[in-house]
Amino acid sequence: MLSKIKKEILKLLDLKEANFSMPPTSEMGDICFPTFEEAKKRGANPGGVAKELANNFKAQISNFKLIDKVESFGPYVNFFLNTAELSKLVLENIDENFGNNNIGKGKKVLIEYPSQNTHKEFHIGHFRNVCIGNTILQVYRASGYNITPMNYVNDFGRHVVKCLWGIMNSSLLGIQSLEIETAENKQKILGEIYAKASNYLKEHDKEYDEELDDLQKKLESGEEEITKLFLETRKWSIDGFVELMQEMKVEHDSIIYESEVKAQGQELVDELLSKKIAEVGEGGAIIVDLNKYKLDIALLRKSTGGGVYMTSDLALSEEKFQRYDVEESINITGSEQDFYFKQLFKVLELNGFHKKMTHIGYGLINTSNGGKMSSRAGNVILYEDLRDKIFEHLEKETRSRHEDWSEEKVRETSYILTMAVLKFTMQKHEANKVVTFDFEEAVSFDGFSAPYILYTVARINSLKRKFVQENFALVEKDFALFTEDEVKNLVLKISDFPEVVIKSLENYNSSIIAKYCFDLAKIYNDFYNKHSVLNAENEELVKVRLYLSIKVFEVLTKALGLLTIDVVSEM
RNA sequence: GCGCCUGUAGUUCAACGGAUAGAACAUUGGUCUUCGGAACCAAUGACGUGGGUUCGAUUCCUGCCAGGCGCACCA
Repeated sequence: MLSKIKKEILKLLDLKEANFSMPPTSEMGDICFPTFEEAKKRGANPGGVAKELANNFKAQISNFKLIDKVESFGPYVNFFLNTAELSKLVLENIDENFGNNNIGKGKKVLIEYPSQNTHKEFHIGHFRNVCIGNTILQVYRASGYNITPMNYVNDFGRHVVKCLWGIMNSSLLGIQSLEIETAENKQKILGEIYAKASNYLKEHDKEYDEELDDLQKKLESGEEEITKLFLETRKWSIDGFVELMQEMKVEHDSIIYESEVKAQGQELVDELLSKKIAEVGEGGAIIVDLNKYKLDIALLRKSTGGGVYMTSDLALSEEKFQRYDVEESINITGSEQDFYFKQLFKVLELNGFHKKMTHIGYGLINTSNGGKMSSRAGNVILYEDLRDKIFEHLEKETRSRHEDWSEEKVRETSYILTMAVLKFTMQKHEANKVVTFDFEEAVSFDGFSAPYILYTVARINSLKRKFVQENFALVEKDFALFTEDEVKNLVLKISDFPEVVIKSLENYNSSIIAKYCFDLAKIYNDFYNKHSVLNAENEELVKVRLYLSIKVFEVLTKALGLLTIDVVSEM
């Protein structure tokens, strides 16, 4: 959108390429051109160059309606745009494809997330993973990529053994077996059992190691009784996850279980051994010495012959590209695995596997009171608990504001708001930052929050309802009526959207979108507060302001959609 | 000890190597006989520290200090 303007300006300045930016305040202009580079080329001082360029431009300004005024400010050439012309240019180009681009046209990419473990709890750290993954997925789609979401579920390993042990020894953990059988949410209770068992085993250092080893062997060899328990509980987890994923709007095209790729991984380890890439290390484990690459030692197989995470991940990496025929694989995990993935990618590379693989690590979520979440400290925040708590809070709030609403409507609205609050909270910050989660802040509806943005959308919706007119899209709009600075700010912000999407894509950063939604809503509220839409001086002005409002509505809805956040029509 | 990440306002977070370092919360004071007050406006207040590169550094390099994470049989 603005790139059109920039091109025109460059042409008039007789320059090939340059970076534009925004002046610090709108009194200084709407877009600006810094002359540092141009001055360097010419061997002149930037201030002089700016003056010269500004003067050249002024001479031609009359045949360029978009620009009202040009001024040089020190080393900058600042342009003041014409609000009416700008509005027409920007707003008339907004359709359902606004914000999309073709960067990824014809490219196939796989995105793997959240790759949780069965038999474990689903906490808000996992939820952060889902939110980031969801947004990256949407941003890739908006950029023309053919993107395949995939989930790798780890249903194999020590965590499963610990959980099964916990079920078999539930009395030690203070859990009644009846409690397990009758539990409504079986996926959740499995997580609780795992957490309790894990703690108990940690407290009784090594005391039960043999017992666990034995259990693991039985499980791996397919012993009947334990396998039955395993399959039953695995189903509990998986069914629970399926429900959660639907609720979060994750649409996995496929799920790969670790148990599916385990054997293939063991074969790869053998292959690496025979190629002398891997070797037998201390105690008989199979390792790859990566010290040459400053990546320490990677463990591929336990001395017992059992697989570890990397055993299966080697196979999974190849499987992804074979099964889905993609050219890039993106994987999202906690940043504590950053080092691990560097090792994995290096081992794959040494084995002659040169596909593009990207790992995105996101920071932990700390709690505001006790620091790091840990099941031992008992301060793990489960996704489902938080969701219910926020819902309860919002339901109460919504009901008190709309006494005439039906229970169903209250619940529906509160539910959409709940998901919006959750998703927005998780994406306020850059992914790689460790964030501190604060419940009070999450449910506070002021400022940089989802309700603030959804409220803006609901307000515009209310305007639309009151101004019923058929074929409004076809009504002639008189953009010349747009003169206010607030309108200009709003239109400029709208015009940023395509660039915001690209920036988010390039940086795998969903927080940029969240920030954009807030900024746009804030600027709209400013406009709304100063200039009445429905009570404007004349009907023409009503129409054109309403048109602007609807465009804001459309862009906000689209941007929120990238965060997989739905809007409400009333709240 | 080594590696990666992070140090910005009282707090939580922003800022392609460029102009006066932006928001939100909190605090203080205002707007409005409300097109939906879950709104708007204003004030207060910050670049961990020492060097270096540069016309110019919060941003790049580097020393130190502080915090987080990770360093082979856990995932």
